[in-house]
Amino acid sequence: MSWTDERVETLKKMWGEGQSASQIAKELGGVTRNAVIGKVHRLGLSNRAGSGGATAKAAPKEKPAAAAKPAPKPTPKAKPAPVPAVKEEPELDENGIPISAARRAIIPAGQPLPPQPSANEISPEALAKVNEVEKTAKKISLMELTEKTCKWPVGDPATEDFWFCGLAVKQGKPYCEAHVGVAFQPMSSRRDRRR
DNA sequence: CCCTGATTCGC
DNA sequence: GCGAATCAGG
Repeated sequence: MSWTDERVETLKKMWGEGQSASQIAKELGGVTRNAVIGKVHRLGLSNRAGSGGATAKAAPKEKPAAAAKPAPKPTPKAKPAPVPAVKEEPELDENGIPISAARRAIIPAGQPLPPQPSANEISPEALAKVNEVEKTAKKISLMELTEKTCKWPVGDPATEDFWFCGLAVKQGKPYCEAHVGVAFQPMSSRRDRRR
């Protein structure tokens, strides 16, 4: 399979939508996630939303002792201020493609908020886990929610004693592992390996 | 162990 | 340019 115009287009679209490389690869077919990532890099669209602190860390390790590479590792860090102010950069693509970096507004202001586990019939095990998690939760605010933070609300939104879990989400889920467990019970354990 | 993206390097 | 292998992190 080669990177036809169409396939590249799909790649760009999905990547822009925040789809994972593996998902894109699966969609396109005939390529692996590595191929997708490689292409993404070659296209020059590495980072998605320039929000501070996604998964964009690189630690160049010199494993092969072939040639010495004086390649400097500029680690761009723009966070000297203790004030966690979110910067909104327009950020246009050099190719003229306006990156609609408004992916961060994932909060579907509506209903998708999960019900609080009150006296439901959830695995006592899962409940215990959630209880545990809520003690170690990051307790982030609404504005701090990202695609990668658990969006499980805790407490009463009408009071100050309200926050979101904020831990790292499981996979494509909106919640962390623990909360995923209590969020949706009924789910045929999908087991599909595609590789 | 599952996943994610990042980088390297032979092709 | 391509992507498997590898690496690094959650």
